[in-house]
Amino acid sequence: MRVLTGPIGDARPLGTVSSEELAVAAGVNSATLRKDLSFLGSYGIRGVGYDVATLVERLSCTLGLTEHRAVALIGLGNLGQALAGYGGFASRGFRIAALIDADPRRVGTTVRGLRVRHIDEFEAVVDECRITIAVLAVPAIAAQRVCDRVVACGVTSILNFAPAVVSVPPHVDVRKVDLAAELQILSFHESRKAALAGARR
Amino acid sequence: MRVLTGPIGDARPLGTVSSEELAVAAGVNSATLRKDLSFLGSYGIRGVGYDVATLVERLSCTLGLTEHRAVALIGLGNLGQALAGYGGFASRGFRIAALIDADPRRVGTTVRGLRVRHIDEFEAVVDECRITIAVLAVPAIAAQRVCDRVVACGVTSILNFAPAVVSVPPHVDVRKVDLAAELQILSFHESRKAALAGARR
DNA sequence: TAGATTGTTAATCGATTAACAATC
DNA sequence: TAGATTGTTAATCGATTAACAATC
Repeated sequence: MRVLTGPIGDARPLGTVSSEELAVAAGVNSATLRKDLSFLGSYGIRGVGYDVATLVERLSCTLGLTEHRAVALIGLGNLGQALAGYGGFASRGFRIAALIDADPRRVGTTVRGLRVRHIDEFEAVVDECRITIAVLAVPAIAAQRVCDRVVACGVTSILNFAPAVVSVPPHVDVRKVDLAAELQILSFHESRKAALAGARR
Repeated sequence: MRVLTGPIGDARPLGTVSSEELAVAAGVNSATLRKDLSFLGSYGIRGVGYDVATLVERLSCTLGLTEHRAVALIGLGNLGQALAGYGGFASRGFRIAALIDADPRRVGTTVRGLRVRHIDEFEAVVDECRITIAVLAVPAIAAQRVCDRVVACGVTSILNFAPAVVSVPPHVDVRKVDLAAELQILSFHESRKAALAGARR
């Protein structure tokens, strides 16, 4: 029995691993896991399991982890600074290639080795750095305006951290990250715990 | 026809609204919406729609928005500072009641009107401020250690922003927010766009 | 009343999983 | 070969939605 520590993506090449082992580690059913892996093609070996190296290679490819996408981070307030330093990006194939802000006091400063550039230069930055994804960490009030400029520069994937809903043309993908939503889910469970405790009393 | 702007929760009391209108605004099927609302009980009026004021009241109650939960924010680096200033919390019934850090240089400073207190005081803070939820915005390396202390102080709901998986006893709820996960989903769509463009060429 | 809209049933759809033939 | 494990089928489960009786 091999022991997997940490997320599946971190698994070291230890030979092979069975769907059952992966399923236990991931907390899912082994049939589901096999079905999901079969999406990549038949890379498992019956009676043996999956070759870890092959699996990592195939998964990385399919998930686009081998491409190292260039991301532009727009807005360098506290949230932007936090995202610039967030550990989870590089390991998943994202490279923060450009930092953008509208505040002249921030433009020209250096954050984590990158010079902050003005939003007016964004079109040039997109070309230069081959930006495919923009991350919005701007104030809610500025979100739509900045989003429009981003779309105008041909970027078609946007991750929106601003607490505002933005509208975009149909060919553009926007994902909104709502930092309060998770808290709300927790709170809902907490209410139920309280109700349960009340019922027992 | 009434026009709803922004998320449903922000709807101003304009009299009544139909399930169809709400469904269009929320981008879901009207039958689904009616079924979900019926979970609250029968508060709609046949042939008329839903009274907006009643609906807001019932929803707020059920989602725990009327309770104004006291949240402790632990870790005041960039991410912590960003969360402290995040607009989405208050409107959803969360009050950041305490700020906690381990760095003596941060302890005692004031952030958004709250004095930052040392993690060693956490047990007292929980009692004093009636904390029910802890938000972890600490470095990955410290996450498990801090989490253990939080659990030891009797907090049973934790929102983890640290890029690390923490383990807790079964009676504790942890939700992990992975800021890179959303980016990865976008990236996956982006890969498919590129593949599609390639196929057309 | 006639028109509109809810609340709910029954049908549909998709996702999950147990089971097992294929095969290493 | 015998044991193990995959890949996939068929069954199950749950969620979504169309349809409509109830009723304002």
